[in-house]
Amino acid sequence: MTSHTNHTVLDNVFQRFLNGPSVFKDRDVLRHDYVPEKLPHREQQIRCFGEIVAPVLRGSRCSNVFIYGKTGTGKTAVVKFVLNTLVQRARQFGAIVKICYVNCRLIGTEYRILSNLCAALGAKVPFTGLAVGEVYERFKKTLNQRKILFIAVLDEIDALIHARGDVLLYELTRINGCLCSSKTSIVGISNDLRFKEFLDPRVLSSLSEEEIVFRPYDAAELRDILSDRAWLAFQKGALLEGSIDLCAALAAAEHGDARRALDLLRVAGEVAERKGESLVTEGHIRQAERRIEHDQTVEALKNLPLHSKLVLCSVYLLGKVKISSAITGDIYEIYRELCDLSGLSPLTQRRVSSLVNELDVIGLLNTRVVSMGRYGRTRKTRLSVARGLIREVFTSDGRLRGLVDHAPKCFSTISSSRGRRRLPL
DNA sequence: TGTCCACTGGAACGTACGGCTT
DNA sequence: AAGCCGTACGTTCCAGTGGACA
Repeated sequence: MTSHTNHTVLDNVFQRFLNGPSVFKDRDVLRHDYVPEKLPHREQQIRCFGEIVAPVLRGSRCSNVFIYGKTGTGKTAVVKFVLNTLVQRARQFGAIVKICYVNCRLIGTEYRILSNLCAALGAKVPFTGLAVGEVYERFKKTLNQRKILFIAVLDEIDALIHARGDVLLYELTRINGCLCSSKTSIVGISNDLRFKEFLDPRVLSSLSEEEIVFRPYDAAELRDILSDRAWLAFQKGALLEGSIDLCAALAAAEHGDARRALDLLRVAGEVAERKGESLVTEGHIRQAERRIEHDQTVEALKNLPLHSKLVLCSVYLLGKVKISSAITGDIYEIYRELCDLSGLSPLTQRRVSSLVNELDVIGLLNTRVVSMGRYGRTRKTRLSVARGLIREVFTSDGRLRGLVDHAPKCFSTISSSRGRRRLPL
């Protein structure tokens, strides 16, 4: 296709978009980062969190708070809403309040979290190169040079434990002892209820001076949330009666996740818009549900590191010969063959075993450790995603295109060995 | 009841890399 | 430029495991 026709196609798309009916008034209202003016069914949590942070207005340090609740239960929205208001009010009272919001899962490491905290105070810290202790010292020094009330919001704080960040938490909960003019408080947010079990008891006691629990929304509550947002997001009459109910019901079935509900509504609107329709129906919601699922999986597959893709491809190939749940040894044999074909040096079996585990965690594989008696202990692995989807994504990847149709030589060994040294799968 | 298999999974360590401090 | 640091990704080693089997 020439560049001229490419432009024509694109111009047609843009023209259709601009001329066609728009179901949206403001689609950004349905995005995750939007903090609404009104948070239905969270009045109690807002009041509770507000009471905890209120001492800041009088220049005192507020208690550390620990907030639990599953994904999409409004934790982050409530925290941002309350703290934004607090900063505004504090200004009127002459108190200097600084807030630093950090998502520990996205930021990832102790070092980067500290450098983010420093950045919030205006202290420059290099992207890498310093010892964590040094960054911590700079953070303390900057706080000591000023007289401010600092609130560090550590969202998805459970990720910090897995990244050995409990040392950082310990330091942060003790920092006020080393400060003379400024004061800090910590707001920890977690959607892992078992998080406390892994925490150092000293950290736990000071981190959870106060606790707030966010229970999941039920379908009726989700309906209210969606109605409010839909009113802002959609044109009048663009949403068929019943669409909101369906979104709410679908999201309520998935542990009352409001984010999921908002996603469904937004994508359904987009589906309708692309079809040039001016009414969002239940059919669009169903399509949105399928599309979200499809897109998430495709995205996950595309972004895998090369060796994880090869491991996944090996499980896919084993499925071809009706071996629905493969054992690690077989996966490794095929994986080695694929490496050979691709001109790569294979990783060790230990490493491949970890990759299989990682693929299980992100939901692309389904594994189960089983003991086959005197035939050893291993892990049975099967695909968690549609084979067609794997094929679709891998054939569009230059390095894997030839591999999805490969017929591994070791299939014969695997099937013959099954009777000899391994139990039937 | 002890043996043995085919691993699992923890821990320690190695290597490469980017980037800061001295 | 050398030395140091954190991070990412990997290897090596090895104790532990659960249940079939002799």
